[in-house]
Amino acid sequence: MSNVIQAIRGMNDILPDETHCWAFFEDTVRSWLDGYGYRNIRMPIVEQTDLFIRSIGAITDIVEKEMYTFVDHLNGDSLTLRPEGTASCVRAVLEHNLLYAGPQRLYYHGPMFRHERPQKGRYRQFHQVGVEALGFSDPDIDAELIIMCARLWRRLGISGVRLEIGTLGSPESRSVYRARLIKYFEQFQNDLDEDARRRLYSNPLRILDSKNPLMREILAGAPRLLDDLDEDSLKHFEVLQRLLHDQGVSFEINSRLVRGLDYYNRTVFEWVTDKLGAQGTICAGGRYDGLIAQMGGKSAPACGFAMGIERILALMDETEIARPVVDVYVVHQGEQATRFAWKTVEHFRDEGLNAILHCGGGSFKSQMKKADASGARFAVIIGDDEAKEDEVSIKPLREAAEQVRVGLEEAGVLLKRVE
RNA sequence: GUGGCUGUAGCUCAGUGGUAGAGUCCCGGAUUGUGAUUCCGGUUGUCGUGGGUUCGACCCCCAUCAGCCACCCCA
Repeated sequence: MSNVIQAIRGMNDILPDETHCWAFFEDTVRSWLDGYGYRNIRMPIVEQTDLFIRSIGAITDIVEKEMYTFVDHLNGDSLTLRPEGTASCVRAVLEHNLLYAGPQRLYYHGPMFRHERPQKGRYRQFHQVGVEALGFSDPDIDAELIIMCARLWRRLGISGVRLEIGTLGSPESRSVYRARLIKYFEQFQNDLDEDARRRLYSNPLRILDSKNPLMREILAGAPRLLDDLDEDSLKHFEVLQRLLHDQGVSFEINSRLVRGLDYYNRTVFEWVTDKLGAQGTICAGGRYDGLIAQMGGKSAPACGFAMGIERILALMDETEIARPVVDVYVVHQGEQATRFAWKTVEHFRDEGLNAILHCGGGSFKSQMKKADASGARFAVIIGDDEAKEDEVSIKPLREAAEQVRVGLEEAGVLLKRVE
């Protein structure tokens, strides 16, 4: 083993025994998004580093210490493996003037990269499905995005996730609030813990998220953004709540919900579970009305979210997901038999059956073991006896039934799945 | 990035300062054309990697890599 090269830390192989779960998830997600009229967009995995600095924010953890940034030595450009998808998506939309045709409902999926210390549910290469609605200003689209998630959880068979929503207000009310918050915390300079002091002027809203029990009293008395929201943001938030309520989607208001990326305003939300330890957020997003203009486009509102595929699959661990069916495993022995076996197995595939031809020789006994291990419904046995008569023997492997010997055409019919 | 726990056959795990086991899996056999059960036999390994202490270490010490947990942060 010492000589074997290992995968990069925090970057995982997804092995054949688990890929069927990914395929089920991807198929389910695609049809779910089709059902809401969202269209797929695919962006490169690498972008100019500035794209992320400008969109996510220079003082965020992601930009400060988690990006895979490197110099393209062929031309000196600073490039970065994308740590999230929204920035790339907005870039693509602006670059190709997609909003010229009106608002866009878009989605993408694929790997994202963040240089964090790996843990279960948190990897350096992880996968997200991102959904973005660009050009929509009203809370109805916020509600649509949230409500559609609830449907996805049902389709995936996930239970025990709860919804938290909050609002950050407008950039103006947020900065007023920010100032108020700093002023409040400044009174307790000496009681603040190290983290809080560090964040007091850089990101005071984050202090509200502190899990330090010693801070609890100070936090309890802190001013709430909800209390001095601007009127439009308040109304936006109220309409969202009414729409969620109308559709029977229950939620909790979390006034301390703070997203880690700078571009959010107004609505923010998280779907969380307590089954995954510290990595409890499976899906999160919000509104980012200022980002498009900030990226150099004509000002347009937008709202979106991303879900972490690894975390969602971890939640589905107990769910039985069907593996691809192998209908037939063809065993054969003898020169004539082998030639007939090739003809047989290709015929089965013409008939739409999934068929494995035994390769590598060996006794019938060992071939039958492989047939069983393959999970095939039937073994088709071909010896020179059968080949001489253009016939095959069919042995059911998953139920107690007699082995039968029939002609090739009839075999194709017998082996068809009844679904 | 900080702190803690862990690292022995493909997998799940025992083990002792004197150069390693079990179950499972895999391979072969039990009237040489038939799986999954049963029985018999067989291979499993630089005991994560690199140093050090020791007459000698898988077991002690250090470093390093990887995984897990918490923090930080986030999907």
